[in-house]
Parts: sequence; structure tokens; C-alpha cells
Amino acid sequence: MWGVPRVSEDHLTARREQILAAARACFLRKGLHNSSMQDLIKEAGLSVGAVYRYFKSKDEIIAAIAEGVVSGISQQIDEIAARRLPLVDSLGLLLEVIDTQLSPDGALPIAVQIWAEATTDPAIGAIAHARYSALRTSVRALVANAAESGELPPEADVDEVNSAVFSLIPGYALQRLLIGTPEREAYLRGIRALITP
Amino acid sequence: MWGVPRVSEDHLTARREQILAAARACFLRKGLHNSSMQDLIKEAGLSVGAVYRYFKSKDEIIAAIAEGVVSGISQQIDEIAARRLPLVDSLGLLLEVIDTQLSPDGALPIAVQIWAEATTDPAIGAIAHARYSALRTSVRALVANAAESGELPPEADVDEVNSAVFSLIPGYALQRLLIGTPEREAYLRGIRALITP
DNA sequence: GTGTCAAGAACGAGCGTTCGTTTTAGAATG
DNA sequence: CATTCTAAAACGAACGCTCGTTCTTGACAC
Repeated sequence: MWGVPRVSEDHLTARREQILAAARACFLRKGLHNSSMQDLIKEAGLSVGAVYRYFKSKDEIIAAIAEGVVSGISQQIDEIAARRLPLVDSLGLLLEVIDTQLSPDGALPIAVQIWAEATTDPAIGAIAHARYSALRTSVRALVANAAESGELPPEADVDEVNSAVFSLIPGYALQRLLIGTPEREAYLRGIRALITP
Repeated sequence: MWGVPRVSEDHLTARREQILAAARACFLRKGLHNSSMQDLIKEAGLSVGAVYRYFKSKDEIIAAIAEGVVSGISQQIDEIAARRLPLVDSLGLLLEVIDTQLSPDGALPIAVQIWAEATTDPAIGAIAHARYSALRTSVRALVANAAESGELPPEADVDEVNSAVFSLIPGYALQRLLIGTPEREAYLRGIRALITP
């Protein structure tokens, strides 16, 4: 027969999240591959056996983190798009979201590590592909709004323009992560000057 | 009397480059941390001792690769800037350069791995900072040209605009690496539509 | 008893690195 | 030119250690 669950399902997902949170903390501090299982087991305050009950390998933990790393950002972009503001204003709000994720406990430093992993590990590559596409699709709504409100040339292709607009997001994040500049407002002024010459 | 170099200096730098080339090949295939010293020693066709004569640790090899990974690109950007073409035309040429570096043996897949390492390793972080800044400065010449030839609003700040323009380069590279799109020409049309509305 | 769940000792594999030894290049010598 | 000599260069077995993972054990709820 099947055993009756000893603990609530909430407890189980909470444990899972506890492990993932510990893993994120370790990966942020030491990187995906310089964090040992022992590191993140200790960080989670659990035992080896407990962790291996919820994830059957380190790769599975990495994959789970890759799955979740930008889901919050996607949501927030959708909310911004729903407000149907002018393109540059939307981008301003979007950059605010990015700024909150640039901190040492934000999603973006881990996202960069996932990208690196994606270039050599097909399983992570597939996840990164899916998540990055989803982000790109969320931003597309901003560009579609701009096209409808006449901010773009009538013959402009929304997908093509979106490729360029979307670049501004990881481009900003990478500059901030690697060289610390520019400030959000300065970056926004740069965009404004570029797109309305 | 005293010993003189037993082999030519060319031989020594050639050996060094042989090791770095092998390391690049391994890192491309398996990533920085999933490539063992034995992997890249075998790839180089040398012995353990030979490799450790030229580099005193794996970290030193990684640092050496980080130093050199985008130097070729910087040069090519400078050449494009010297031609003083309209901004979008320069970007077109620049994207051609990027395309050549996107292939599985190009510099960019390794650059992404370096970025990831930079977020957790201060030594690599400093190198990445320097190299990324240099790239950004090279692109700045393109924007400065555009400002001089009246392609930008007179009050535009070149550095601020450059932050935005520069984003278009890693932004393109990341989209190509992670999701395979867009084509260069489509991307360029998107930029054109965005900046001349 | 019969099952789940957690604990942590134990394991083999593989890691980066060291080091004593062998080979080799080429100047010195006659 | 032939030989000797020596430090540089290359070699690769061996080392200590840490890795990710498995397995045995037992506590606790039915």
C-alpha cells in the first residue's frame, strides 16, 4: 500500500524551496561549480540524505534554479506592458525592475551563470532558451504598444524592433554587473537621445 | 659559463599559445570548471609537468584566456570607427564581426563563461571589467562620429548614448547564443526602425 | 509491523598539484 | 667536427584532498 504522507504537502514544497534558496545563496557567492553539495547542504541546514530526497543530483538543482530565475521579472514586465505607456517610459520602469535584480542577492548574477552553463550543457541550454524567449516575448508587448500608438515607423516589423529593444535590457544589466556603470537615468537619457534624434 | 636559453623565445611563446589554444578548446566544449587540467593537458598533447612550467595554476590559465578573449574584436571595432561611416552602417559591420565570433570556436561563448566567473571571482572580475570597458570605449568612437555628423540631437551626451548603443552588441550576441535569433540583417532593420522613427 | 523521512558515515572517482627523474638543446672545449 | 657538459624543458607517477553520491541506520506515525 501507499504510505500516508507524514508531512503536509506545503511542508514538502517549503523544504524544496529552502534547498533552492540555499543553493541560490551559494551559487551567488561561489558560482555554480565552485559550490559543493556540502556547501549548499550546510547552507540549507539539512543533512545529505534530506537534500537527496528532494533532488536526485546537483544538476537537477541547477536546472530547477535555471527554471525559476527570471520568472518574477517576466511577470513584472507583463504588468508594465498592461499600462500601455510610451515606450521610453515603459523602459524606465523596466530598468527599475532590473535594478532590483542586480543586487548581490538578485536574479541577474545567477542568470549570467546560467547563460554560461547553457553554452556547454544542452539541458540547461534548453531551459535558458525557453526562459530567455519568454522574457523577450514579454518585452514584445511594449514594442507592440509603441507600434500601435505610432511611435514607430508604420512599416516597422515589431519582432525586428523588439530584438533591438530587448537587447537594451541585458545590455544594461551586463554593463552594471561588469563595470558598474551607467546609472539608470543616464542610460535612459542615452536611449531617449538615440531613438528620437 | 652561465646558461643561456636552450630554446628560442619563439618556441616558448608558441608553447604558451599551444596550451592556451587547447584550454580554449576544452573550455568551449565543457566549460571552465568541467574541464579538468588533465583534459586540457591531453588536448595540448603535453605532459602535466610541461603545462605547469608555463602556468602555475588552472586559475592562471583562465586569467590568461580572459585577458585575450576579446582583444581581436576591440581592434576590429577601431578599424570600423576609422572609416567614419553613418552609425547604422558601422553597426552593420560591427555585427558582421560579432557573427564571426559567435561560431562554436569563436570568442563569445568563452566570453560568456568569463562573465559568469567575473561575478564570483574578483581577480577575473577585474580583468573582465578592464576588457569590457575597453570594448565599450572602442564603440564610443562610433557614437562620437555620429554626434559630430549631426546624427544625434546636439544636446545628446556621447557617453550616455554609447551606453545604449553598446548594449546592442552583447544584446545581439546573447540572443544569438541563447535562442538562435535574430538574423543580422533583421536585427539591423530593427535598429534602423527604432532610431529613425 | 509497515511505511516515510531524515541523518550522516562511508565510498570510489577524480581533482589540481608536486616533485624526482629523464631527455634535450646547444654552448664550450679541443 | 666531435665530444663533453649542464641547465632548461619535459615527463608522469604519486599525493592528499574534496567531490557528488549511496547506503545503512533508526526515529516516528500509522
